[in-house]
Amino acid sequence: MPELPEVETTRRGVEPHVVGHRVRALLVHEPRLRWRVPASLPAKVQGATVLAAERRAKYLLFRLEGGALTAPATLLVHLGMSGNLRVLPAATPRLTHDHFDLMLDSGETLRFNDPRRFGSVDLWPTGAIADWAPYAARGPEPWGPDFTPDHLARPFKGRVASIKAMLLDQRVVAGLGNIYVCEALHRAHISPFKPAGGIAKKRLGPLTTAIKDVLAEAVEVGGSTLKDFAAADGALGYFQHRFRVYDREGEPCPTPGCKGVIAREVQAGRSTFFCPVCQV
DNA sequence: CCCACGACCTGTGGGC
DNA sequence: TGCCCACAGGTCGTGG
Repeated sequence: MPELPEVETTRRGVEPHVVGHRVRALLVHEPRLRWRVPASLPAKVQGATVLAAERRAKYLLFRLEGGALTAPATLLVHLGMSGNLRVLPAATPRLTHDHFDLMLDSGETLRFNDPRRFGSVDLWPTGAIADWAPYAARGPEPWGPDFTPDHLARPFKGRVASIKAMLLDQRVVAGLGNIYVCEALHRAHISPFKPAGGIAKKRLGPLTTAIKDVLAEAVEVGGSTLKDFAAADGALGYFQHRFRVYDREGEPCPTPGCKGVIAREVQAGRSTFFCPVCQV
């Protein structure tokens, strides 16, 4: 998936096309996703107006009101590992793995495609959104006021799990995935294998800064360089953003003055890229 | 409670 | 050229 920057890029891309528009229909072509698309969904959102397109962690939240809805509701979309959401003319021919179309009164459609089916879509009452379990369990947004060194220190305290595993835990901080954890730890010169509880407190400031910076820079260039990530308007070619360590095994470490070579190791089943010399 | 690991899916790229 | 295996951005449930 798309980690936070890709989700945010998608949000910014679709927002002007959906906000203020009415839902003409929701067409579900292939309901099998991480969780089966509820059969009741199309009838519920019919005729509703999209008030806002927001993001929380790696979820996209479309605020809906009116139409068949008896109370304001939120359409929650997760892109999983391979999902993408694009705005297209309604008549655009469908492709394999197109799961649903949110048809709008503008003549455009918001189309969800997801080959690996790890994505999801669900509807929940806006007023009770805190009760929606996956949403409630998310940690602070990395750019929000709650994301401080102290907020990392609390969950890290006494933990023997690796710093990498802790940062991938969405309850600790929302939005990081495998790529940006590797990038942030390299910037902060912290070994991904270090037990979270053993990291000196004074290093948490630089770590939070590294996390914010890495994500912000990725959003600036439009959501990194994922091979099959396409912007909401279909524009391709996000290759201007170069990762410093991710997928760079064998290359020289980009840290100024460092003579290390980027290594790859499997950690908890996922590839970790790091510099064995300057990350300690 | 904590932690590691397998499961869920399909597509693709590299090695032979 | 073609086949097969390893691996890919994320959760979530389990079993120790």
